[in-house]
Amino acid sequence: MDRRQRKTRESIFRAFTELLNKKTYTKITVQDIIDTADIGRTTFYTHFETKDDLLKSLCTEIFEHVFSEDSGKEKTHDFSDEHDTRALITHILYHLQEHMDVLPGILSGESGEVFMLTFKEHLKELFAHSGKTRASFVPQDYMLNHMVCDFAETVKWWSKNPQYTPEEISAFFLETTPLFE
Amino acid sequence: MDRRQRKTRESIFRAFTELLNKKTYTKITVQDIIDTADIGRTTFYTHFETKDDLLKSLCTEIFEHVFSEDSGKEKTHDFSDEHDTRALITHILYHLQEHMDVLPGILSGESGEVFMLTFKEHLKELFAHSGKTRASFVPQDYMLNHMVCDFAETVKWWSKNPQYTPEEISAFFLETTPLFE
DNA sequence: TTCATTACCGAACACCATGTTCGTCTTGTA
DNA sequence: TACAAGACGAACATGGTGTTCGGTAATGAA
Repeated sequence: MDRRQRKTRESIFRAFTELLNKKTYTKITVQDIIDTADIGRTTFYTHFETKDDLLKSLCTEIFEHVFSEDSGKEKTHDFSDEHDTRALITHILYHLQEHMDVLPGILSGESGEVFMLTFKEHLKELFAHSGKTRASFVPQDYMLNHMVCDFAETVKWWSKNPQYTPEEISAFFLETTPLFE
Repeated sequence: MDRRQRKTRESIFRAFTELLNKKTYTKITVQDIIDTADIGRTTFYTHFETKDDLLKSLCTEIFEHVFSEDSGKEKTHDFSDEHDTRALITHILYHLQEHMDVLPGILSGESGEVFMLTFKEHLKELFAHSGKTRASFVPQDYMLNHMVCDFAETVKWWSKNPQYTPEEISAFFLETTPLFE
C-alpha cells in the first residue's frame, strides 16, 4: 500500500476518533472530519464511501485486534474449564482496554449501535459453544442472547467507569452471569 | 383539545408506526410521514418540532401506558416478596404486549436506541429499590445496570420472538436474572 | 534519474431533506 | 354568526452529501 494512502487513512481515523470525544456521531459532519484530518474533500471519498462506512471500518479494525487469536488458542477454547474461561474473558478485556481512548466516544450516541452490533456478532460466535447447553425450559437462543448482551453491556458500563481493572470487570461479569451452575 | 388537532396527531402517529414497519427510522423522511398521514407540511411542523421529537413523543405515550400505576400499587411495590415481583414483571409485559404492533419496527434500527434509553430510565427507577442490595464485591451501580439491561434486552428479544406469553417471558427473565439469591 | 502511475487537491456542482414563511381557506366554538 | 385557531401548500433559504474535473505532487519501478 502506498505510503500516502496509509498516512491519509491514518489521519482520517485519528481525526474521527478525536471528534468522537467531542461531539456525538450524528453531529459530526464529513466536513468536520476533512478539516480536522486536514485533507481534501475528494480524498476522503476515495477512501470511504460515506461516514457510516468509516464508522464500520473503525469497528472492524478494533475487533480484528480484540479478537485476534494470538496463538489460535481461543478458537478451540474449552468452556468447561471455569478457570480457563475467566482467563479468556480477562484477555479480551485487556485488548479492549487498549482502545479506552475511543470507547467512551464511540459507545455514546448513535455510533454505539453499530459498535455493539458488530461486537455482539463476535461474541455470539465465541459463546455459541459455551457450557451453558444444559437442559432447561429457557430457549437456547434466549440464553445465548442473554450472555452476549450481558457481556456487551458490561463493556459499555466499563467505558463509563474505567477505574476498574480487567480482572475486576471479569469478576463482576462472571459473578452476575455465571457460565457455570 | 380541538377535534382537528386530535385527528391530525392521531393520523401522524398512525402513519409513523405504519412506516416503521416498512422502513428503518433514518430511511423515513418527514415527507413520507406527511404523505402517508395525508396532511400538509406546515401542519406536521405545528405538531412536532422534528422527526426526533415525534419519536420521543411516541415513546412517551407508550411508556405512560406501560408504567401507568393502575392502582398506585407499583409505587410501593415490595421486592422482597418473590411472588409479588413475578406478578409485577408479568403485569408490565402484558402492557407491553398491547404494543406488539409497533415494538418490532421501533426496536429495529436507530429508533431502538431512543426507545431503549427511555425504557431503561423507567426501569432504573423501578428496580432502584429492589432486594438486590446484599453486600457483595460487585458495585451497586453495576448491579442495577445489569438488571435494567437484562430486562430491556429481554423485551427486545421478545419483540423478535412474539410467540411466547408474558408468563413465559417473565419466567425466562427471572430464571436467568434472579432478583433473589 | 527518468517516467508512468497513482494519490491528493479544491472549487464547483447537482441533489435532497429540512424547517420556515406567508397568504388563504376551513372548521370548531363561544 | 363571528372570529379565533387549525389546516393548507407553494415557495424559499439552508446545510450537508457525494460527484466531477482539471491540475499538481509524490511514489516506486525500470
